[in-house]
Amino acid sequence: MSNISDVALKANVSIATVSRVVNESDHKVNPATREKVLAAIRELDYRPNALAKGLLMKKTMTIGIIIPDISNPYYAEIVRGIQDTADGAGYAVMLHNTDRKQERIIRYIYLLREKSADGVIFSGGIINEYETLSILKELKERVVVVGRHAVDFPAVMVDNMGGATQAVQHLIGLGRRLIGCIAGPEGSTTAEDRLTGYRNALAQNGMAFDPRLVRRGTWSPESGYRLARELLAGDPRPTALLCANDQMAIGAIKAARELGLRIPGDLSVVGFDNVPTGSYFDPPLTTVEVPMYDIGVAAMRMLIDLLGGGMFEKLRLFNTKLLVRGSTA
Amino acid sequence: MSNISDVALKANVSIATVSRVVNESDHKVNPATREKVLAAIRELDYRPNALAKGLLMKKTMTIGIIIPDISNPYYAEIVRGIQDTADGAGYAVMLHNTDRKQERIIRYIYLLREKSADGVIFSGGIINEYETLSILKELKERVVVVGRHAVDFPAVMVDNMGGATQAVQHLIGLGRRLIGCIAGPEGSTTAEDRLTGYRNALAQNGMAFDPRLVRRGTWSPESGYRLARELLAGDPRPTALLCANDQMAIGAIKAARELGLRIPGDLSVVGFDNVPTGSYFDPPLTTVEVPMYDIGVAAMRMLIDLLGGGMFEKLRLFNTKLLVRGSTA
DNA sequence: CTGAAAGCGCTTACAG
DNA sequence: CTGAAAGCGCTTACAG
Repeated sequence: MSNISDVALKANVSIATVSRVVNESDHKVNPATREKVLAAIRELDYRPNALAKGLLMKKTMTIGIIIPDISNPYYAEIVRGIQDTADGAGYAVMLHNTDRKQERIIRYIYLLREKSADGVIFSGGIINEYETLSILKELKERVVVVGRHAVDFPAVMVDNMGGATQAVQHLIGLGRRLIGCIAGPEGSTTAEDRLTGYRNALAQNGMAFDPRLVRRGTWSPESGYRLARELLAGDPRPTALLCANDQMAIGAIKAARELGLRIPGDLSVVGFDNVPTGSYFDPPLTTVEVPMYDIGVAAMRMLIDLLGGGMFEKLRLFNTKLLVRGSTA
Repeated sequence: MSNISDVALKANVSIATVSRVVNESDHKVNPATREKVLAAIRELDYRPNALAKGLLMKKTMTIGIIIPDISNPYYAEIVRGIQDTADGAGYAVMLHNTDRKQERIIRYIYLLREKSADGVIFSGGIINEYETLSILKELKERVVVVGRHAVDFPAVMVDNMGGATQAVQHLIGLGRRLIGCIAGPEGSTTAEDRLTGYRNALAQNGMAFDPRLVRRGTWSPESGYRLARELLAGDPRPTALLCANDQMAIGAIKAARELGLRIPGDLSVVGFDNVPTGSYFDPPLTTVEVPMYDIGVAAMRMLIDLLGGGMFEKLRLFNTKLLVRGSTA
């Protein structure tokens, strides 16, 4: 791998001149000289070393993403949106999975700082411990969060409450009265907001909130399956279910099927997110669409604006949309 | 952000000494001096700059992954395996999606070289053009490929042929005679191998290969749906279907359902890969399990060994396993 | 238009 | 045990 000195030597110029033609600098370079340099670059297949450049310029054109788990389709979709946008703007992306472990969140933030990432997008998991907060603060002006967090960073958020309310309204409109909820885990603001939306819809319709109809899962299909079995074996037995994400809804439907319940007749089920395979289920899953890809795009755009130092949105709120399909009636 | 000189100043030592304590070097450092340095590091919250270190040491502890699309659960699972292993060994990961575009493959390889990635794992997509090959060669001794490629790199492969043969044997054992195939796209070695396995099984059982029973999809559920409709409207109409991946199988099942066909009675369907949600379908999807996560782990281990300069496996072959569930009978 | 030189933040062979 | 100095590969203000 040749470096800038090799090129300078071969073209019989200084490294300053090579740098100027490589970077298409404003500084004038004689066309003939430029040609010599270009020829040398081609011959040597020279590429500038990004580490050296980054060290000097304090800009690496690299950003970090911190998420719970890339094998979760929800985050995979967001990441794809981020990456396409990053790529279009010349940024490369480092990816880190935390499994929502505080210790790993902290470790990755430090790592990203060591590697001089220009910025960080943080999604999923909770920023609550003092250390996490204080580290993140050092990256101030370089962080965008996705979701509702108790920190003062530019954020891309989703109207989870509104979406959940709308979903329950839909169920009520269908004549369902015993509406259960498989909520997300304690501590997740997304889970809390969706649960609040569920409660609000009940309240708006003068229906009592019954804790016996509510369980908290872990977002996984397994948890949806297990909790639906509990709920459907309980008294009162719900005739409709709002699940806080599609994965749990898929698990719940399996549980209902095993108990001989027909979907949507005996049990109507609504999911949340609209993961790609939802429409391929039997019956196709009614769900609250969250535009994951667009959220990723928006987060990256926000970060780019932020790093650019100019104006930037401090908050971008995405609305959700109820997609009525076969699993409710 | 403080640097090594700040620490040296505060601790009243040279930067050489700071470097020695930071790196826990073998070079002796007086315990009292060490304490002073450690205290200064703590006070300043000093972290070494990885760019400077990488530039000097020619080792960045960063690797690159090049895949078609992270929102495809198949690759998401592989990536998770790679990342967990990389993380355990202190490597960070840069991720790039190519959508199988040759131009992007080339671009990312160059980019990874510029950023001085220590190594690259390449999966999905095709390395065939001259330019791609010649660039990759520069990274020789630093690349591991996943899948069968016409290049001489250490590789992690899957017994796709064997898996497909086994799946078709299963179908034949069930008494099915008109076995169709929704294969993967032209040019993908994975697609070719799975198709070959299908043909082999037919041949072994003295059954003729009938091109009217075969279509080529794009791996997407949509393509599976569309091609299944074609196949099921054709003559002869297949009574069983081998789909080259689960996504297409899911699409095919939807098509069959819409045509009023019962699964598995009227049409038995086998997928490939065993993506996480397959067992939640109705009926649960019979499929050929590919251990994606373990493949990622193996690829990263191989790369670590390769970079370590010692011995390393040149080829690791993973066997597949038929998972018989409800979609075949 | 061109180049010598300083400096980004590190590590390590060398001298003491 | 400690430190001065060279050097990794770049960019850019400065002088000419």
